[in-house]
Amino acid sequence: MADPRWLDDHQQRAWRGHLAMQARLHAQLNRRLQADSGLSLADFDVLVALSERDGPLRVQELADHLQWEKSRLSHQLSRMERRGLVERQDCPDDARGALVVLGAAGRTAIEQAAPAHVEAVQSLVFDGLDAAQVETWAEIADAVLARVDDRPAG
Amino acid sequence: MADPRWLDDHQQRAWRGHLAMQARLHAQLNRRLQADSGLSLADFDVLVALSERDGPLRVQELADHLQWEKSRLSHQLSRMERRGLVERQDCPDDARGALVVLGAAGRTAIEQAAPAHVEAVQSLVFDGLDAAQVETWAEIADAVLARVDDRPAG
DNA sequence: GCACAGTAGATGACATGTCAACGATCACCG
DNA sequence: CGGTGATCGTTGACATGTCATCTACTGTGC
Repeated sequence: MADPRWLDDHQQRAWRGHLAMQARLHAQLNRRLQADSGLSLADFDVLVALSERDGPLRVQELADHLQWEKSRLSHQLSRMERRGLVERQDCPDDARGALVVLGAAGRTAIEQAAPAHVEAVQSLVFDGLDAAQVETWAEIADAVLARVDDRPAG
Repeated sequence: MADPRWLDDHQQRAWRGHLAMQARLHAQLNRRLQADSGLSLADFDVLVALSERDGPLRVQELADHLQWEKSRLSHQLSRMERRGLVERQDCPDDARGALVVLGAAGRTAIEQAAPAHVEAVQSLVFDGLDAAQVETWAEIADAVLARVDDRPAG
């Protein structure tokens, strides 16, 4: 790396802004969700995915949908299973596999937690943005994602 | 929360995009940095802050600058001290306090790691964006940060 | 049937982040 | 001085995330 292309002022401002925003927003949303419903954002994401399907889901499918590594998901499911949020079942088609379903506590928790979480996202994020900014934001995310996904290993 | 304001399609696209982008970008940058130089992004942030000051820094000042909780920073410094990246010193002005300085290994590591990291940010992020998008991105970050900082507790 | 490479998921070790609580010190005020 | 509350930083317990590794099973080719 002889002569790296340093960030110019505009890029610097956007990048630092992004880093600060994402850190503080994530912390804030996580704290609110935790206080409201005892769920973490990770719990929430898993429960939303299971709610959308509303039925048994292969662990691998869930991992693909969430874009999580399988080991991360396995640990998360173990913690959530301990709390009754999800249940694991044997997979009839493939004895190696496992199915995950929403537990009773999980269904209750997600239904109770979702409205306040969405409201928090609205008030912290979108109430401060106009339509054009929202559109550009989506474009930015797509553009960066295309580049990141383009080189999975580096 | 009787009638939450759900996200419309545009907001949904921007929000999911942001979440996916940030997760994958962070993972990718962290992996590269780790592979290149054995540093994590957290290590990197601390070392950058110490480099900019280039001298002893109070723990509290460092925490303020990074916007980290003091306990997080304390743990991080302990791990980094173990590896020789930073050193802790007693604070002459305030016997409660502590000073942190760049260790020899830390200075070497940051100087070696920074160029490749900046290049990675350029190629993964900014090479895919035009000037207007960068400008809007910075506006978005500022707008959201203003709202998040406005309600520290929720 | 059997060997064997590949896949599904779990696990252990470890790095990271959060929260609550602590000991030490400081600043202020009587 | 001496008490009292605030501040500084650390610590321990625990949740989370990553990596490498493991076991059990699959599917294929022979």
